[in-house]
Amino acid sequence: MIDFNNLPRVHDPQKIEKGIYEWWESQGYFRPEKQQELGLVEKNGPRFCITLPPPNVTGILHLGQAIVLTLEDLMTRYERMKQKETLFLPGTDHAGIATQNVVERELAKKGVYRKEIGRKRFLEEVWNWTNKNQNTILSQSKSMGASCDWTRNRFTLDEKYHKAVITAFKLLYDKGLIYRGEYMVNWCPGNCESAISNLETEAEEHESHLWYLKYPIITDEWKGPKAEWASGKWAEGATEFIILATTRPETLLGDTGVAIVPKHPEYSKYKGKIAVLPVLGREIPVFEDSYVDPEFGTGALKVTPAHDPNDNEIGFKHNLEVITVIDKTGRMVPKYSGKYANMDRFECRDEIVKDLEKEGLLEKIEPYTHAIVHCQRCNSVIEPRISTQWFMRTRTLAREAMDVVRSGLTRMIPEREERRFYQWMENIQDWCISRQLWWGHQIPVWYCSNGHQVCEPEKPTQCPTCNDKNLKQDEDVLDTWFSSGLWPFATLGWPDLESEDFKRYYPNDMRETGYDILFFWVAREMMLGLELTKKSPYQMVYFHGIIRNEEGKKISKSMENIEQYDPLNIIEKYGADPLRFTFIANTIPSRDLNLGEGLLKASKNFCNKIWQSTHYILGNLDKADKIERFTTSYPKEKLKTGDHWILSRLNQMVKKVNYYFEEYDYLNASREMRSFFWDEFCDWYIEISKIRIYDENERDKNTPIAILIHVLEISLRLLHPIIPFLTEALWQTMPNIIKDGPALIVAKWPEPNETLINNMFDENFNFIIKLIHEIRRVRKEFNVKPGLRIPLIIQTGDKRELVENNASEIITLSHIDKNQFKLDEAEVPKHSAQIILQGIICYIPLEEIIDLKMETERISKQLKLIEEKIQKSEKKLSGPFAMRANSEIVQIERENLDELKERKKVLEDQLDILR
RNA sequence: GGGCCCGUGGUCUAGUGGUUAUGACGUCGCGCUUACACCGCGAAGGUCCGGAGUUCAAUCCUCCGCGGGCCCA
Repeated sequence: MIDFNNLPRVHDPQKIEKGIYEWWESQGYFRPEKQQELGLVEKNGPRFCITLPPPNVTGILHLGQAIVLTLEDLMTRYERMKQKETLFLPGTDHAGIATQNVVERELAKKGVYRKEIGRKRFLEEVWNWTNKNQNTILSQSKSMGASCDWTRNRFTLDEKYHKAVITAFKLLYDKGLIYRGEYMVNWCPGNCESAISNLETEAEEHESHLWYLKYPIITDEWKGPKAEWASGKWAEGATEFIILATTRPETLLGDTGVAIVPKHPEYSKYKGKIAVLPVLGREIPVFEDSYVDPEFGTGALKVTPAHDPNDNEIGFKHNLEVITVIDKTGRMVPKYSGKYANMDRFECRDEIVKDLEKEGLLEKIEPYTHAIVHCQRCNSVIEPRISTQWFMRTRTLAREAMDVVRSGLTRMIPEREERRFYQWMENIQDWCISRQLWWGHQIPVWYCSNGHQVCEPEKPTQCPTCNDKNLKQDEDVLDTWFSSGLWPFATLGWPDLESEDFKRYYPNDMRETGYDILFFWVAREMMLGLELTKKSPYQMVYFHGIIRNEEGKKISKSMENIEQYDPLNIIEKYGADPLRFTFIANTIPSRDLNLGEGLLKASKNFCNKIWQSTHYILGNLDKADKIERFTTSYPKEKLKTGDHWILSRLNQMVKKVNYYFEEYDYLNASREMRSFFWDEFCDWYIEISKIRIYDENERDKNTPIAILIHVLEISLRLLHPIIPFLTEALWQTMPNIIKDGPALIVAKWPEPNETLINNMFDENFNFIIKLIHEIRRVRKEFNVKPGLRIPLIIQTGDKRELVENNASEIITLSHIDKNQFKLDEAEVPKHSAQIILQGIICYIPLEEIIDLKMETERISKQLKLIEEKIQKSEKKLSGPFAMRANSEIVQIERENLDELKERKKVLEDQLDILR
């Protein structure tokens, strides 16, 4: 457990993060029940629920999950601090194909093969493997700081979840939304040997060939082949041919027709004739169909209804026979393939081409590049195949899902994802939900010996139709996305509608995930959620982008230096807080992030800046008589210009951050906090606070210390959702008087105090800042030694009081000799560098250093710039702009011009003095 | 083939129909000033991809083109 009284001197994530996480967890802060217990939330008051997209049990934590955890934990912590009863529910996914593949590969290393050991033993192996690995990723998730309620952790294959899955199946089955049938699906004949969704395939461009084949036509002279195939005489005597181009010659074995373009100049005469298919000599019809592209090949098309989706449609239209010639492992079916029986489809291709050539039936071969569809999992070439599968009717479900988005019941961020969603939903096809795998939810359908089927959650004792007692369960399992599609409610106790969690936390408030799984998951969750619970599963969907490497390349396992992108390694090197800050400060929804070391370093530096500044503040608490808590009733007369300024700026920042959080604009929220904290609080307020704190004659040290600690405490609260570890660590070390509650994680989210926001305060101190800045610049331009205290004379105009009140700030921060700091002198030294700022003029008399010529040049340069601007502005005002533009904008432009002219005059006067 | 996104200092990046275009990293000076060299102070650096149009006004809107990426067929 962490010792908050002995924190390291510099920000050292390794030393604090783990301990703090364990402390939070042991205190129960991640549980909504704890919020009730601490009296932080009302019973049945507002709540916030987000369910973590369950990572696969196969993997280890990767950057994709790291950003998920960061964003969702940020949302959770924010809502928790907003005093909503908050549940961030974690879990893991069994990931059917992926896990089965991984385990198969592992077993193969030991010489053990799935098919040899059988389903039962194989599943035991997968369970062992899963149990061993399941908690790894969850414990890794903890290192990101995710404040999930681990007591509600779920797995998509655990008993309760399984009940939800089969109940969902039965409800949809009974309603007729699920059906079984023989259709063409994407089939992976490789390792998977299963149907897969088209979303699980990838099209890749490949250089291949276009083979031009000649199919002989039966004529009066030629009634068909008389010789054996591959004898060289098969087509002897044939006189008429149709030439057609194909990318897959081996599929000709399954051809059952030849389609030609309507009104084909050469081939229409064959319309209605019979072509003879090479190899087995099957007779197939020639017909016209407008589907045939006249631009492609010869305008004739071989039709293979069993192995091509388009051919399948044409075949259906023309009532063609459907002949499957490639089996589930990608080999040629003996019955239809003659001498090529049992050959692999690609081997068959080579052989068949050779033989076609031998028979004179190969017209030509052209090089051709086209897209070939591969299996995402095992990279095998997908074989479209007809098989018996389970499908879900999606048309009406999709319409309902679109309706809730259209009506705004569920909103997507960024909005453009809604368009992508509609586009996909409008063209949705029935979803093939069965997989020929062993790892997953086995379909709850039983078949009797007489072929009747019955869907029941538990195995029925007999067939309800024929009372047959010999029932066998369907061997297939459900697509993983079918079960994860139930995630927002199955995790909360559904189908038990009376379950406390379901009643309390459904619908969820947020689905946060990568834009790349909009179709895979979000679309399905919405369809299933609406159908099964009659409610959209969440009201908001936030999409993040993909994390890429610094060159913008997608990070993949096969990459070199992959360990560089392992979140655990990044956490070890930089810390979880800096990694989280990097994500938040550099990503906007649905835009990819190129993650480089530079961004991580910058975040780490910011974290250390917070650490160091806190160290300064807490290290000086003993200078105060007593630690006071700053409130609006703090005596105003004790506040100096800078105090007013930082309080005003703080509250403006709080206001903006609140706005950005409500808008889910975390990038701007984090940048706002960073620039306030570093550029205003550290660079200016802390610096001026030192004047009072280190001055032995200063009587009121309590005020600057009260303000320092107030600004720090509010900043830590605001930063907590982004960088939870170090903010909690530092907050714990702050004096109790300024804290409410036992921990930052359950502290109240800051709201802006409007009464402290004041433009005049901003302008006043901004003037001082600008003045100091100008003096520093002049010093640099004239190469004044950094340590040298220099004289300064100010003609204060209407700002005498302001300058007087901030004399020590000006003197200290711009290294002025306080004995030579003079206001409103009648006579000004001629050999001076000059600063003109908002009606005041500063003279820096530096006899030895100031070069008259140099200073003249410097002012002339400024003058020239001003003159250019005046010209531009005058031109603008004399043109149509003045007539047509909005009067307010014209007015601003006029004022701008007046100011420029005034400045010009002052500069000219200065030049006169120098001459 | 259809659709979507992107092109902004050297690099990455925010953003907007109207003052001087955001920030980070990097670069160049100077500096160990009692929180911090994981720092401070100062500076340089941009044809907002090209072209045409709309407009009083375009980096922003429209169209065309070029380049990069993604999705769907």
